[in-house]
Amino acid sequence: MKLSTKGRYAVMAMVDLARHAQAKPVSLSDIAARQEISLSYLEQLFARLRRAGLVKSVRGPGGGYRLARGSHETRVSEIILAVDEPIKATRCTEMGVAGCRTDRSKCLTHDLWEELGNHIHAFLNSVTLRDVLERRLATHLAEAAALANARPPMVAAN
Amino acid sequence: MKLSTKGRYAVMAMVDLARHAQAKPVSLSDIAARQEISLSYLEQLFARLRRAGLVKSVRGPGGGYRLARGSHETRVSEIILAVDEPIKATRCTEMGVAGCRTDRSKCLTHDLWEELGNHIHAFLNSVTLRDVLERRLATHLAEAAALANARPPMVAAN
DNA sequence: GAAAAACCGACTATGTCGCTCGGATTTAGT
DNA sequence: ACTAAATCCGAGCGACATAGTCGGTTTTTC
Repeated sequence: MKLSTKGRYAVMAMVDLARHAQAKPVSLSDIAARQEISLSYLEQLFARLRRAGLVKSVRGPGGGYRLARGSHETRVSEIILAVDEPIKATRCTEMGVAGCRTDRSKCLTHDLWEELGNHIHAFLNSVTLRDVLERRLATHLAEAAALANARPPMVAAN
Repeated sequence: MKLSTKGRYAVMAMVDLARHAQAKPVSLSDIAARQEISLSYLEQLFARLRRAGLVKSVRGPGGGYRLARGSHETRVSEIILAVDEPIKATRCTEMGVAGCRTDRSKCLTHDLWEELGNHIHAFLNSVTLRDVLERRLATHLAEAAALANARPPMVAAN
């Protein structure tokens, strides 16, 4: 799961789209103006979102985009996976699982990254567009706080 | 909290260092050979780790690096924060907190990213080098699984 | 004095990001 | 039928981070 501003822009745009969903589709120029993102860049992002089946387009004047599913059925993880390049191959995946398993001393951190990836994906998969719109993040906040306190000394984390 | 291969390399090297800690310090050429990372690149990473106070150096032949603290007192989050550039400024931080707070429609996703950042940091801060060495990630695994199942339909996540 | 190591700084190749530009296609309104 | 609004599409570009390389210097042990 890659995390870049690209994914962030896509989520911002999708939240905007969900927020302004009416009978008429929402045009990218409206989103561009509201979110201060370049129109051409948005076009590129929405091309990917459309190919991923997250939005549907309506061409011609008065056209624009609509969510393919309801805002409570569209998960943030899907948006990010749709726009970001597939995750840069780690040394592990280059060597294949076999290479990682056979020589464990070279890849002691494998489990750690896998765990972190699962963690991030689980978090983003648990949040829908509707959650973001309605700011329903309290439960996640509580969970994160609990985790942070699991081991005491929160050493100088800058 | 930025996540790149740079941080991964640093953690790999630090785990290797912790694993091979003896009376004598560990030389970077040994780590470079074992982990298949370029020596010069390792030097750059360890310069930062030293400045961050995570390792101590011994110069001259037979020299090398030692952990500044014990492996159970060195957290993965510290390593990553030491080597990665400060996180790329988001639009939010550019505008300052005020800009984000005053016009909320532009920044509906602010809480989401903040939450995610907390989440990642909390996870990496809960793991020490010793945990990685001894593969003590079971508890984290359980937590991640619980989160993933919090909301039912794990939609096509590629 | 030789050699092993940490230190240091400059340079480079590659790739991604965020974006621009110039179009083409489709379609609603007149 | 014409115009304009919108999606679609591909090429290219400047800036930046990554993952190095290279060539040295300093320190210290033998």
